[in-house]
Amino acid sequence: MNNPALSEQEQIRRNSLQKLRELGIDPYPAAQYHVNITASEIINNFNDEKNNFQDVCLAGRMMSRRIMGKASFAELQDHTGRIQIYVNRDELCPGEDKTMYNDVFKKHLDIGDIIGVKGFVFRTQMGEISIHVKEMTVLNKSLHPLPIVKEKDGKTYDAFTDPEQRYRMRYVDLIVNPQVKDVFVKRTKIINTMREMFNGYGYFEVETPILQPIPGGAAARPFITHHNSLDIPLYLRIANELYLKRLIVGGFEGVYEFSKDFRNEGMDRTHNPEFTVMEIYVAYKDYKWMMSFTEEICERVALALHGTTKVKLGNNIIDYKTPYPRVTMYEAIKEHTGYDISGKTEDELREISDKLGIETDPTMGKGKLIDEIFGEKCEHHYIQPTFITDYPIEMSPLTKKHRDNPELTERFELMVNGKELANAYSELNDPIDQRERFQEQLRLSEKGDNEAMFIDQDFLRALEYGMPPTSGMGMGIDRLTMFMTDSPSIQDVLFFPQMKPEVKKPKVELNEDEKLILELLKANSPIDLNELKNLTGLSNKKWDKAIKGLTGLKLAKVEKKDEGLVVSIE
RNA sequence: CGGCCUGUAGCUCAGUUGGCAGAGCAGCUGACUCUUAAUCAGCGGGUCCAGGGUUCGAAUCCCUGCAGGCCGACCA
Repeated sequence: MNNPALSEQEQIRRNSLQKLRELGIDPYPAAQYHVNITASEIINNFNDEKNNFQDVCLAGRMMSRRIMGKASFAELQDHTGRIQIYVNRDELCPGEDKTMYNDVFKKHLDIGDIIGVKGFVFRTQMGEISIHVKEMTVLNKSLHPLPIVKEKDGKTYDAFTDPEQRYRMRYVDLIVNPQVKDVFVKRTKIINTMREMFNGYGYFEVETPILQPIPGGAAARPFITHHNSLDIPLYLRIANELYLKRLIVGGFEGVYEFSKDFRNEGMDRTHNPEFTVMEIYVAYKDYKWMMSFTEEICERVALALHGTTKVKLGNNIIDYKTPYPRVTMYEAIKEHTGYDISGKTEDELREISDKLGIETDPTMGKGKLIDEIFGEKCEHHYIQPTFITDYPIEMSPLTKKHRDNPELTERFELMVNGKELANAYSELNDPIDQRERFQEQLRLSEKGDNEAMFIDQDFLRALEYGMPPTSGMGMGIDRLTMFMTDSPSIQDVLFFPQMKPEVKKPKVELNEDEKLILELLKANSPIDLNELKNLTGLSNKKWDKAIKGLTGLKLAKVEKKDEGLVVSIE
């Protein structure tokens, strides 16, 4: 039953599994286990006077165990938290047969196993609320040892911290690092809060295609795939915008979607190839209305999560209390660079960029230059929630022209902690203008801008049927979650962040050197060690590696005898 | 893509000028009927990321590769 691929501890657990079976205990029972309480319900509501919870049944994973002869303590962790259990030999086994305690509990169960207990709640002499166990059921035998994280006086010992292992084995991370679960609970709460708010407004949650023939709605490099029976390329969506606007054309007044989008670009602390975005489109509204709506989302989410609008983020406290300042992009650039860029030509903007020490290249148009100046010199200043409004027309091909200035568009981005959190427009609904803007994108593309948008003819046709004045907004849910949970990395708010493939360790196999030695050994066993070494003609290092490999696999044996070191086949 | 750092027991980490591979927790054996990082006694556990080189001898020095982290570049 020995398997050399298993560690000692894994082997011991498999042996325990076998022992349980021999005792007639199914380590993986099929029957439902009827739980009537959770750990947190007991911890929060146990009352010494009332002496309540006298008949509880709880299941969970054993996270620690302290055995003291005939009595033991252990901690069970369920989905709500941890509670201590007290296991007394003669209570668990009232008769003569003490197997359940002496063998099953003490010997064949391990930290990480899932068990169910029945008993009553009491408070120990040390003051800890605990379950006095009368009956115990094995629900799952764990074969892989869990990292043991211990805590005392708020200090954590032996924490499971290696980021790679945490992300690759999130299940382990979730088991041993309870604060991780909290982030994901908050993530879901964020989405639920938003969904409730939108539904309260009467807006309609929809689903639109992930596989798209033309990836539109944003400037980004897409993933490409292929549909076999249609024999056409399809792209994974980079945004939902164009489909949601088609639905506004179709007559919905407000539509929203929480969607996975995909961008075939770099991965880092803030970017994952697949990420979650909420996009919402509301008819008969403009971007000013959308600013108020966006503020309301942020404030509601902060309150739902923290009970306050003030949220810690790194070294800052972000206050999501409405209203947020509204600053035009030109004002922002003027404030942080001293340059007034209104009415400037492309050449003048390039000159300003040079003076500001910003690198430019000839493919950059006016919009891109302004974007670059803002990104380099302004963006990071906006720590508290701030709306940056009125973006240049060149960088906003889906946005309606500004009602007061045709060089600008009715667009805002919500900046928090120096980063973009949301992006919104008064949506462009003039089909002729839209076609010209797409064609401008095409020109940029020919000039070398590989982010410029494709032309979606069907979307243009939809606009020609007529879309009411509409405001739309997109918000990065991963980023919002990072902000709201004080997580420095996107990997901390995704259950399964994208990782490089795990490399399988090569199987234990004889290499050429080892095979050579074995052949020689078969012909001359036993043989003097130095003689064998000379026969192989291997370097010292290679010899050493190979012979150690063989002895490690118990294929050869080195013995010290009177005449010197002797090698033989084992 | 570039710079810096890391890779040693199931987990967290030491490892001196190159000289038998270490600790705590976890595990195993035993003691212990209210402990809580339980305690006490004893024991086992390693492809030192991989490959190559220098050397009598490498976890340690050199080269190459792999994986990861941080920072930057590119990129929303």
